[in-house]
Amino acid sequence: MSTATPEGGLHQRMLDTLGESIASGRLAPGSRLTLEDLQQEYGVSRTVARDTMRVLESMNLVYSRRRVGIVVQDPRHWNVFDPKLVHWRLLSERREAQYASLTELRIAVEPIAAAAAARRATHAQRGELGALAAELRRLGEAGDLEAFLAVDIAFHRLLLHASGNEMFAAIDEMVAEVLTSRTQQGLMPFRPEEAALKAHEDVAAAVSRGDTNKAEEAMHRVVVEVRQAMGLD
Amino acid sequence: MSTATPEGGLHQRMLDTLGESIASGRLAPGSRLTLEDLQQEYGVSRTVARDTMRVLESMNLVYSRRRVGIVVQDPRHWNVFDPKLVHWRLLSERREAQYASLTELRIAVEPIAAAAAARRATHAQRGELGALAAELRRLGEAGDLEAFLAVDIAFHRLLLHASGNEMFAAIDEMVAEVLTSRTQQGLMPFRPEEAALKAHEDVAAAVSRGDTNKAEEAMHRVVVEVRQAMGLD
DNA sequence: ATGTGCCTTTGGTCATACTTTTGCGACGCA
DNA sequence: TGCGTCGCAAAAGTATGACCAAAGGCACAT
Repeated sequence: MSTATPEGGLHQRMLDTLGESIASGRLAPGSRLTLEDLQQEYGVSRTVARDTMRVLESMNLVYSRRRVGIVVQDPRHWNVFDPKLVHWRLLSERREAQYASLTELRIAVEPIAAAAAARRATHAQRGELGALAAELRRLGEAGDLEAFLAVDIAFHRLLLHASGNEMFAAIDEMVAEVLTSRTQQGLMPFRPEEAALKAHEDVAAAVSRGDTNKAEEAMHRVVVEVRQAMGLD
Repeated sequence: MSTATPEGGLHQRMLDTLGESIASGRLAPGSRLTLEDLQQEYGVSRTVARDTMRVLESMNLVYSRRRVGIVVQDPRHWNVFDPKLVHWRLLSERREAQYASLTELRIAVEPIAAAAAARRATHAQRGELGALAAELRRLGEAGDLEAFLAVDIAFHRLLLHASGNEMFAAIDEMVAEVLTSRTQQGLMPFRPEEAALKAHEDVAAAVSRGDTNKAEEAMHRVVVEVRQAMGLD
């Protein structure tokens, strides 16, 4: 992804390049940079170099100290929930580790989000969820994987938002990336399994009638299927 | 609060003040600022004002456009997992909403983290977890709430790290803040309940012998107790 | 070997100037 | 009167150069 984003300001380009380098491990923890070096390497002014480092610092990817320079932080300090960092990690060779973490996060969050949605979703959201589940079955049985993916993403995204918990809603982009990658890497069966279609329908039905326990249980069935498909067991 | 952190760089102070204003809603979404205004108001140079805005922009608390200025974003775009934002929200009047979200997140994550720890914790971590559980019982029965809190935090923090999932580990500070506030606001019983002590011990024991199901179930007992104590049911 | 103090490196902050984008109003045309 | 076009000015984006403050490291003295 060397010439990935020719558009965007200088600051944005530099941030993406550097962020990706750090996220991928090409710039190892403990590596030291100086503003001077960065100005030269990226051909930008001190202003832009500083802005970039400030953002990276706020994500805890680096810290800066006088007389030392800018130092790449140990990964255990990174703000691993920052969508930018998640994106960079998914671009790197360590993609699999990021997928594994995200999948485990989904397994934790989505069932509870389903229960929350059963409690708090609006009338419109409950209806829409049912419609998406029905559409999933139609597309699944037709074997249209691409359209299936789009609706699957819409289903999970809607559920996370309907949970009424803004922290659950905030992981929607990450879930979408996981689902997309699973399809693209051919980890989906040629036709979605009957059990998966049924589970999605059960979630929608349980949310619709406000049955928190059943919603949680059904969503649990959805995500454990994912865990198995990704070989995390 | 207002004069909370006299130390720290100019940038840091300005960031905290502004971030708190936005997080609390005192600066409503759609509000427009300019670098010029901010320089004057905080008595800082353009450099510092820009650095601050860049960080707020990277958290999606604001966006900036030429000829318009810096605009406060709608809350639905905020990076609600950024520890800085979580902290600011906990300082605001809307504290309760943040606690509710965090508690629900704990309910989702901690049982799965316990199961993961049962699979992946090191020998040392398993031992330490058991020691902390025993210490919890001792302090709980002695009624020393303050020491109990410290060990409780250590217990949950260790478990999240032992899960081997860096995203789970990353919420440790937030969990610590929730636990602390619960004690400070007198939401803890004078003496921790027997069931809670037992549940912690069961978690440690299950993790120790690698029993993922039992670890998950026991941690579930721990967190539903929390949900009830915070009146979320 | 140890402590102590200067010296130089490097980020932190400030001031200023120029560039680029763009909202909006003024003006003209139909 | 309504609509489109052009241009101005406001505000962020970028660049430059200067000075301040901290702090690592070395030399020197003890």
